[in-house]
Amino acid sequence: MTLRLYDTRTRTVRPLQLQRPGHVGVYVCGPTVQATPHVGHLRSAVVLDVLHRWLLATGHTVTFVRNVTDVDDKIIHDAGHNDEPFWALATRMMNAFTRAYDAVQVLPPTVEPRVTGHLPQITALIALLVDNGTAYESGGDVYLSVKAVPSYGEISHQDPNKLRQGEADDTLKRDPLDFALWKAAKPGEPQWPSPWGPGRPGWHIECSAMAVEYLGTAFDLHAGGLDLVFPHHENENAQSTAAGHAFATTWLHHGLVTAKGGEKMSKSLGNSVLVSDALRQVPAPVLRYALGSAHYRSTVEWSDQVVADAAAAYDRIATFVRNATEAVGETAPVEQPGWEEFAAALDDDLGVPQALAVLHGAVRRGNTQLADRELAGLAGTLGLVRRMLTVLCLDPISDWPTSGSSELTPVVDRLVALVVDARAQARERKDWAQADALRDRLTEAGIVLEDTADGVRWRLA
RNA sequence: GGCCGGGUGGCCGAGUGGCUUAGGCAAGGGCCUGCAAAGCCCUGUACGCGGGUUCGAUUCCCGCCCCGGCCUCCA
Repeated sequence: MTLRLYDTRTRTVRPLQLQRPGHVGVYVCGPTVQATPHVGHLRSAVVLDVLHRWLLATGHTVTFVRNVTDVDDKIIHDAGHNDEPFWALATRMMNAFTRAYDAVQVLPPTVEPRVTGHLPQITALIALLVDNGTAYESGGDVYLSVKAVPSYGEISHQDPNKLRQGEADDTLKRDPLDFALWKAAKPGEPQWPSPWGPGRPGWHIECSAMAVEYLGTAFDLHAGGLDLVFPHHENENAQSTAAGHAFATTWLHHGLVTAKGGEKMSKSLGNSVLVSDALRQVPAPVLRYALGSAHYRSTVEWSDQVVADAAAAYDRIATFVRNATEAVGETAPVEQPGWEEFAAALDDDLGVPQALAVLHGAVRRGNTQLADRELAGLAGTLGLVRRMLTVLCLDPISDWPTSGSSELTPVVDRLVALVVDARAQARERKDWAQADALRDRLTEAGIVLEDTADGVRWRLA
């Protein structure tokens, strides 16, 4: 069984085709580092992280490229507003994105190229397009001639002639469809030298140049949000095609996050929930579960209900892992019967929801084994569950070890034991009022007691 | 206006031409428990509306309604 993915260009789910067997080259359109990340950005990262981890889990080596757009109109504008250099703002925001990714354990990309570090590659690509006649210089700008690319529209399935034209304020274009590869410098703006005079790259050309720099002219997978299909990916493809590059074999797009009104979450709509705020509301693994548990192509609505459901589901899983580990000791993740079903779900266009159904089935089985004291079977189930959780980066033990204060654990353990002993004495003389009062005091302190066949277990609420 | 996606039980969310019709949450019942907690079992019988194709459609086709995305920056 090999991984099959939905390809936007052909609109089909088909086996992932690779340039080199065993190796996957992935290019992801990362953020424009203009503002702090919201949960929509994080959904993108989480969804593609599951893809990344699944490719690794199935034995591939992966070159995972996620670019950073660190110069563009908005960054320049906002920086000017703050009276700071554009690169200071860009760096600050890039760091905020990195912190957000780290918070939910997104694997770092193999390389994280920035536009400002690739001007030579970008200008070289533009020069190639000018030389072969598909692009033209006009007043210090350079534009791609869309009509020179017959395949234009093949990614987004748009008919160029039916596109609603925006404000035709740019008289430098030969055709309204043409788009800028290079923008002549305006006074006071960041600029780099080029054969067409000082300026800076257009938005789309950077990705074409950086993808080729790190993955070659033909590579396996190009991914990004659904909102990038047009014009960004269409234009990227057009430029690269015009340059004679095969470019990406498969184009993958994930769904967006909506805010309360059902509208797409975005900074410009003013309905963003910042990652930093979300993390104050929910634990990081729950945030990861909430953003990653729906199918990657579906829309996720960000609501209290969704968050609460994610918390309940994750807690159920985490509780099982914790209880089972207490019963049979720490068990290494291992693939065993049940794994195939999980793998088949992920191979089918990253069917995370079905995979989670398999996972929950295993958890239920494990809980039964735990109750029946079938410890040998339980150990196996625990290993399987943890193996599945590892792919999703949701394993409470290896991915989300209880944070900090480990040196306090033995101390708390003894203090709790003190109360548990007192409660046990109360229970022995059937003084339920006293027993419950002691338990209530612990509950107030955030400690939950559970009476089991093996004695009393405690945990933090 | 053009292109695209979606409307599934109380909620979220998969999926399928008919079969024991995912999974989670919530609800009700039961088991376990002194009571809880955790867990297990059972129950709920859903597919926007109207046509059509079919022995049979939630699943295919057509029309309609509604929601959302893109056509401007956007994960």
